[in-house]
Amino acid sequence: MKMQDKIPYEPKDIEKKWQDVWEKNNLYKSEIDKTKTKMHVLDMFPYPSGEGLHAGHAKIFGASDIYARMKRMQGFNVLKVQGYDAFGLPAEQFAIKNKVNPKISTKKNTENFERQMRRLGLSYDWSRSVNTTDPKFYKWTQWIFKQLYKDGLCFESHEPINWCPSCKTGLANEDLEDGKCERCGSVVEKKPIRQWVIKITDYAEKLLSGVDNLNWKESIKEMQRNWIGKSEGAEIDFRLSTSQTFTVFTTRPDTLFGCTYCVFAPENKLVEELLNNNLINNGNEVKKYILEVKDKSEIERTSSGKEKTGVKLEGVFAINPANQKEVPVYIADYVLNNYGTGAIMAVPAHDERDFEFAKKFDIEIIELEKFEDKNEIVKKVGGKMVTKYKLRDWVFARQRYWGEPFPIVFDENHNPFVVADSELPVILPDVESYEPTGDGESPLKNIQEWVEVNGKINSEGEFESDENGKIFYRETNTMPQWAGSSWYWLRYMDPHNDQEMVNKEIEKYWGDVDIYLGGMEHATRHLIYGRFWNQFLFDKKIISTPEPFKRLEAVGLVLGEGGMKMSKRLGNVINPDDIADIFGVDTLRLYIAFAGDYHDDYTWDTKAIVGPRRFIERVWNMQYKIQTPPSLPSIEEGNSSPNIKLTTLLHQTIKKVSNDYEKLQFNTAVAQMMTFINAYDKNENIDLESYKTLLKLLAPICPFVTEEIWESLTPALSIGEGAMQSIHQEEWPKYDELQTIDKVVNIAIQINGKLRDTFSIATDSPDVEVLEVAKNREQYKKWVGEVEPKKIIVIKNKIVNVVL
RNA sequence: GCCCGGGUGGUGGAAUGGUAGACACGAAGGACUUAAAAUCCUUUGACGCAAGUUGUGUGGGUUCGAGUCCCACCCCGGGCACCA
Repeated sequence: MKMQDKIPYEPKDIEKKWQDVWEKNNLYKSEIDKTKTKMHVLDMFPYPSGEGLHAGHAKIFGASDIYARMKRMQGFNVLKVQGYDAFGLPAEQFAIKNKVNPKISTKKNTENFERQMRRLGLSYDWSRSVNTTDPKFYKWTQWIFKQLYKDGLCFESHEPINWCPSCKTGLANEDLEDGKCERCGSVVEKKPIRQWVIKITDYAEKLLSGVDNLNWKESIKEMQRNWIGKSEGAEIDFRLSTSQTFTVFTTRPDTLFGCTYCVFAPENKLVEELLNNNLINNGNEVKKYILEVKDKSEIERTSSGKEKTGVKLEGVFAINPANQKEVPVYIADYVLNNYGTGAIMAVPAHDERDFEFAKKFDIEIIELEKFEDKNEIVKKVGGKMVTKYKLRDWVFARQRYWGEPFPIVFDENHNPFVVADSELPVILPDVESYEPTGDGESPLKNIQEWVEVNGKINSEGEFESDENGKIFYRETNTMPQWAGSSWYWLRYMDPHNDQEMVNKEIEKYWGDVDIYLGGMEHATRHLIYGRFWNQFLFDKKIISTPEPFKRLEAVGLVLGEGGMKMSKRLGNVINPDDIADIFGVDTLRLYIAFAGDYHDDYTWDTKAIVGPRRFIERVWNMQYKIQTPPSLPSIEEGNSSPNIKLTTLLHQTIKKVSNDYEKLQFNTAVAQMMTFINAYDKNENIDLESYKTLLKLLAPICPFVTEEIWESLTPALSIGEGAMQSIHQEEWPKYDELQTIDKVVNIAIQINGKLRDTFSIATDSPDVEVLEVAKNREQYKKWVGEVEPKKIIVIKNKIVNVVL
């Protein structure tokens, strides 16, 4: 090719062109194909915020896109869909502030997100996209809740929420500052509100044992185990001097003889009973303490570094069932009512927190010389061995507008009934005002024509509408944002099915998620809830695998320039559109891939983007150095031939890039391609096959520019009507292990562990030969001299260490 | 506080217990140019003219050899159940 034929690299034209061509050719549409192995690549779906996509999204979605593109080229049938987790607080608060129906702002935001993601060349099958706020989707969220309900896994309960008495609204923990309302500064109370609770604890054991078989990072598995928090212990009954009994939970029944006091959680029902019956001499002091504790957070209460607080219940003793000894009874905030039994036997000599407490309150400390046999002592005092979990039941209700309505109605006596399938979806109605009612109920409560519904209970015991039936009242709580995100990926498999949440045969083909990418902040809750629903659906034989996510990859944050978390307030949010405008999408994708390990946080640095851009331009310009016909390196040219070195480097590069992509270590894969180019580009001519290999390796990260060059290399094959030959449909390069081995290696000489010299020698030379060469080196003679070494260690292809 | 991560040049970051700093950004010098940009070449952890010394948060330890393993500590990030 002549110089004047060179076309400069113009990302804007290229990127628009290929985005359209790919979409017209349905390049990323997924269909069941039983001749291929399926590969479900899943991103944690975004909440479509008004700010649009930020750099963190580009990092997560980019990672899975690179992975999915490689997998397609490797012959897998990839399912890759994106959806929107669009219920939730920000849309609602926007609605309250601007009096706009969240449907409208959500639609706008969603469209913007999709435009941005298309522009980034993310290879989603958009025909399968879902939105949790779409009645066609939440019909099935409600349906799953119904199955849980019918299985007895849901119950009503009055659970405390943070209540701001002056704003007259419930607050999220996030909205608190030092126990005060972030907005108005009032002291926040705990107010019990009627809620729906799902018995996730019934699945504690399954959730725990399921962790073992997951191909997840050990640290995240450990976080899941700790969240579930299984502990084996005993429940032992104690009698009070006032004749009531209570049960303590202890993991150390063997220390029962060391128990010198007992502690109740301040909220414990028995304390209330004792107070009501005036059995506590210092009742006022106790009441005062209970009030103080009411507004403390759990973190505050259980922090072991903090000074212990509590109040002795004067006039009340507990009797240790092991030795009938009377011990004092306290209430203290370090005992939680929702863990164990809300009461403990305290053994200060053998428990750190009990020890701190006992020291402060001057309670007897009995050091035990021998421990009892756990089972025997429990049997002797009439207790029983039990298993407890830290995992708590799931408060599954919000007193807000923008969430899925429950498929539940009540009769006039507040007896709940689940609605019949024909009633689904229960549509979220439009309201005048999005503010919660002044008594903490959802705004739905005020829509009489929605709440009141005439109907009857059918033979299944389910509610059916009937104009002539009696009045029922709809549940006005809505579901938390967790609901839709606990099963959305299943819907990707069969998104338009209006008969089932997912067809069994279809679900069987796509099966579990092969790789799930998302933020570390979801390592416990989202993943526990998702696993729970999935296990439940498996038990109901609705789906075919018990665990939803075969492999999980936690992707680190992108921090703003200056190393702070990106936030609107700090003004350091990076919008991918802006970067794409200046440098092009391929450069943006390459920059993000190259900036650091995907699993770690990294700091955005706009200045550093020129590096990736320069790299792409070098690749671009290399197409004008292609030599025809290609010259293949010949073996006869020997070890020192630059062609042999390049061939080795080519095979090393295919190997490293393939392995690194598989592990999502894109930064080192890119570094390897840069190394390859640095060596290759020194030559006057480039051989076509090696260049095409490089383009294929780069294609998952830079889909546009590689496609453009590919087209110019193989013009006859491209853009045919409906039958384009895209680089993204090419076969992934293969390498030959033997060809990856360097012919020559560098050996380091260490004298007493210090590096003194290096030399090169044929790979796999025998130790004696290596040593012989080493001994004749100047540096060796200089540092060793005539001294007889104590020991010489030779590590093949690496090092010679001489110990003097 | 508890659980899970992390700490390496001016910067982002590489390193199956075996030559610390790959790759890139930045910087300095040079080539090309009337000039600038772009591009190319050279240098670039620190100290030192050099030989060399020193260096992966801190202090100990194991080892022929430690960024990597062990112990103690300091600092930073994520999670702690109504942000999701």
